[in-house]
Amino acid sequence: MSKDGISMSVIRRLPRYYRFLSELNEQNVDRISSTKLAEIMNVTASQVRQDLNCFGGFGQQGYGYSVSQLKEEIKKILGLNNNYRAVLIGAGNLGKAVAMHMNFDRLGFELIACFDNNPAKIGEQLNDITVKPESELEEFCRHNHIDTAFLCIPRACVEAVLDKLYNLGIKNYWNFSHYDIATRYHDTLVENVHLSDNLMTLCYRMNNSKNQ
Amino acid sequence: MSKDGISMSVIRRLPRYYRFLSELNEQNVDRISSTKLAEIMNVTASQVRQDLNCFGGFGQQGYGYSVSQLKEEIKKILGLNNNYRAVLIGAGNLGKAVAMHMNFDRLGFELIACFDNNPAKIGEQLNDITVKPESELEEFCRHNHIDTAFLCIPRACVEAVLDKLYNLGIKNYWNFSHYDIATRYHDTLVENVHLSDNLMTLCYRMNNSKNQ
DNA sequence: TAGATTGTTAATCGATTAACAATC
DNA sequence: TAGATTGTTAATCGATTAACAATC
Repeated sequence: MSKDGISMSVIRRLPRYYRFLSELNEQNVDRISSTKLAEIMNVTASQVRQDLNCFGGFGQQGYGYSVSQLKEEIKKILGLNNNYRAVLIGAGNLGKAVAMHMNFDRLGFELIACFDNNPAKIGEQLNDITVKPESELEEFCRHNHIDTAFLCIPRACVEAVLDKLYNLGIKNYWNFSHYDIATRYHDTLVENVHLSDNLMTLCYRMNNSKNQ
Repeated sequence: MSKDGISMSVIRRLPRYYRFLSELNEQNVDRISSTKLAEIMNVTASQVRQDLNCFGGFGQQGYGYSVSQLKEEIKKILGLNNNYRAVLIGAGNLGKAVAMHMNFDRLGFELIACFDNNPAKIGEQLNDITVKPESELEEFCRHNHIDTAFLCIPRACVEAVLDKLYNLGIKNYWNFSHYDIATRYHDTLVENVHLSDNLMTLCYRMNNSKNQ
C-alpha cells in the first residue's frame, strides 16, 4: 500500500541510490548536491532530483542533500527495515551461494529455513540454518509465518513446489528458474533472476561491438 | 559492428523471445502468429512485430512466423553460435553455481578455466575444468586467447584482478559484484548481475503490495 | 478469391532532460 | 545579501501501442 504510481524505472533505480549513498556515508561525506551525486552515479542531475521527488522533498535549496538522512529515507522507502521471513528451496550451489553470501537482514529479509529433496543435502549447515527435507516443507510453513520463498531449483521442479507454497498462502517469490510463476498464479509478486538471459545479452553486445 | 541503433529495451527482450520460441519448437509447433506469441508471452502483438522487424521481415502475411526459422534467426542475432572463450574468477558457491549449471555452449560461450586465490579450492573439479591458483591467471591468459571474464568474487577483490585482466586485453565482463567496472575502464562492455538490488526491489514491492 | 496476418506508419504514452523560479 | 541548489514545470526524446494498407 502507501505510495503508488511510482514507475518501475524509478523503483529499480532506488537500490542503486541506496548503495551509493551508503558508501558516501561510510566515507563520512555528510552532504551532496544532485549534480555531484549524478556525476558519481553517471546519470543526470535532473533524473536524481526527479527520482527523489517522487517520494518527497529531501533536499534543501542552496545546500543539497544530507547523505545520512537521504540514505535513511531511501532505506525506509525500500522497506529495508522489514524482516520478511523467507524459506529457501534448493540447497545446490546456487541455493548455497544465496544462503551464505547475501546479507538478508540489510535487505529487509530473514532466511529462516532451507529445504531440498536430495537426501545427500539434508542436515548440511548453511550459516545458521540446517537443510531440511522437502517433505517437511508444508508442515513447517503451517507452523511458521512465511512471507516469501526463494526458488533455487531447476525449472522442472518448480511447479510441484510452487503449488504447495501458493496453497500455503505464499505469494511473493524470488525466482531463479525460468518457470513462469505469474502465468500460473496471477496474484503473485515475482522477482525473476534470469542469469542465462543476462549472459545472452552479453553475447549479443560482444557480437555487435568492436572490442575484438 | 553490424546492426546498430537497436535499443537496449529491444535487446533485453530477445533472450525471452528465444526461450519461448525454443519451447514452442520443442513442442513441435511449426508456425505462430504475432498475436498468439504475444498472448503466450504476455506482451502486445504490436511489440512482437516491431521488435522482430528491427532485424528483418521474418514473417509472412496471412501466415505468421515459422517457429523453427524464427528461433534460428534470433539465435543468430544474439550471436549464440559464437564460442567466446571465458575464464571464471572465483570458485566459491556462486562461481560453482555458474560453472556447473549454465549451459555455456547454448549461450555463445565456452568456459575454459577457473581461478581462485583460496588454496583450499585449488584442484577442485567443476564439471570438466579444474580450479587453478590465481597466481597462474596472467600466464594462462597470455597463452590462451580469452574473450571475457566472469567475476564471482567479493567486491573488495575485484580491482586487483580487473587491472590484470584489463591489461591482458580482456574488455568484456560478466560481473556479479558491486564493483563498478565501467567507471574504472570506460572502454569495457559489462553485464552486471546485482542480486541484492533485485532483492531490494522485491522488498519494495512486497512493502507496497496488499499480498499481506 | 476471401481471410489472415504481416510490415510499417502514425498516434499515444511515458520517461528523461532542460530550464528556471523559489528559497535556503 | 549573493550564491548555490533545490523542487517543479515545460520541452524533448524514445518506446509502446494502434491502425491499416500490402500481400501471402
